[in-house]
Amino acid sequence: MAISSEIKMDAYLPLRDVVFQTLRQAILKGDLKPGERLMEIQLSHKLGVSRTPIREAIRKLELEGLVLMIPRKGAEVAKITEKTLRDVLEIRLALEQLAVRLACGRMTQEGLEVIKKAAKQCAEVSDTNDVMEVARLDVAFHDAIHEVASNQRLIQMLDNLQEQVYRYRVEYLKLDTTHSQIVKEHQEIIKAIEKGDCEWAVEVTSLHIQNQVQIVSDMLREEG
Amino acid sequence: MAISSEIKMDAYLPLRDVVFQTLRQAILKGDLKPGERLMEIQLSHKLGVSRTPIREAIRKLELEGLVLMIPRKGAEVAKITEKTLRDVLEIRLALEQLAVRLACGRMTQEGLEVIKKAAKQCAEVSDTNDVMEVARLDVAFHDAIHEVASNQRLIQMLDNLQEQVYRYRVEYLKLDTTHSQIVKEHQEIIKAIEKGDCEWAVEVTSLHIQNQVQIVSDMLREEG
DNA sequence: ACTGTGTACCTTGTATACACTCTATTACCA
DNA sequence: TGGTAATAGAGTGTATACAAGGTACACAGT
Repeated sequence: MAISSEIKMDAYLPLRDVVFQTLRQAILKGDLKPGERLMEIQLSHKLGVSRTPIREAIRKLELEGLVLMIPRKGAEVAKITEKTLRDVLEIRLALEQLAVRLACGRMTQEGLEVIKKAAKQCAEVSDTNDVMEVARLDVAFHDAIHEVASNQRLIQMLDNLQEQVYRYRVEYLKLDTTHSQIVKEHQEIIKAIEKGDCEWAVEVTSLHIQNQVQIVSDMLREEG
Repeated sequence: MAISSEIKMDAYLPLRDVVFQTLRQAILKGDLKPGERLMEIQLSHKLGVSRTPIREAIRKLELEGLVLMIPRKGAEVAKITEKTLRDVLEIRLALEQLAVRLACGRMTQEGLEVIKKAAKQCAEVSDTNDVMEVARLDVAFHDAIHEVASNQRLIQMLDNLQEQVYRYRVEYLKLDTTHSQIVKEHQEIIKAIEKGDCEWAVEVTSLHIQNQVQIVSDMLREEG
């Protein structure tokens, strides 16, 4: 026990990073609503730190596009319109295609094993109603592919784009028709990769993402 | 005159943004060398501001991947390896393809005019030795295409990727063989767009970028 | 009643002070 | 002479103080 706490001591995180992740999650999960103002003093009281880490966290959120800075007024949570979401998904589609294409070309035996294992785990929970877990394991499947693509920058960008649509992704998975669909698509992507048929894998991935675009767009239209 | 200075008063920029852009340019142009430490007090004296704006600028550079944070040690300029540059260019290729494809589908009469004008301006200076100007106008040509693509997020990401390879791009353009090549490629892209031949335009753009990848890679190998 | 102006407060923008960690150098001991 | 410990210095991490601008509300004048 003493050891584990010592290990934890090593895992040092500056307050700004804690604040950054906290605010980020709060925005992506919808706890902080679009248009809501982020006031530094208020946040500093809420999180029990001073303004300095808050401000530094906001600078990062600003660059990430999650908050909008208004000069001498401060930060507010960026509003997500259908247009901005379509923009994000257009980019995500292109980059997921790239990832699959790269992964095909750079596939290894171990990489394939990891991907298969991820698909299997996802399939196992797909018939339960644990939507969050399905979402997590679907992400893990794609992460496994990204890993094989071996492009660190691409991984970072896809992570970012992924989280931008996080809120809607969970809603999307609540439609029970989609679970078996996802499992089927995973299988097909694996088959394509095993055959070394890059373009087929890209094609399946494209359909996978475009389904999401369609459903998320519909949801946004209902909302707004 | 009184009016123009009033207008300038409106263009208010927080010090953190001035510092951010200054440091960014310094890194991209190579004035701050990879591995070099960024010490806050030193920078604050040099730029005549306090540590606060410096720190906030560094937070943004950190998220952009231009500096590497070492806990309790501070920031240092990120090292660019051949691998990281190839990674960036892989992504840039995919996104430029996306931009051209979108632009094709969303082309307007005015958009086409702007693109043609940009190409013409670039062609006019291509036979001079003003490399910086050629670079600037080539960027303007691509920006015009991006604009028609009408994806704000994509524009932001391409800007970012563009600047990551800024240093090498200028070097690349110093090879005099490339100037006429660039002009020819611009013409061909315009022709493809006018015919509405998306895939041709994408193809030409791909070659355009892949040329750069090759040459920049060679340069890096010579360096390292 | 409506509009314009002034004032007070709230919030950001910037500077600085304080605490803590890590490192390097020096001195002392084996 | 080599190694270790202590100390000083430099730099980041965090908090707070101070300055300046913007906004909202109230009051007065038309």
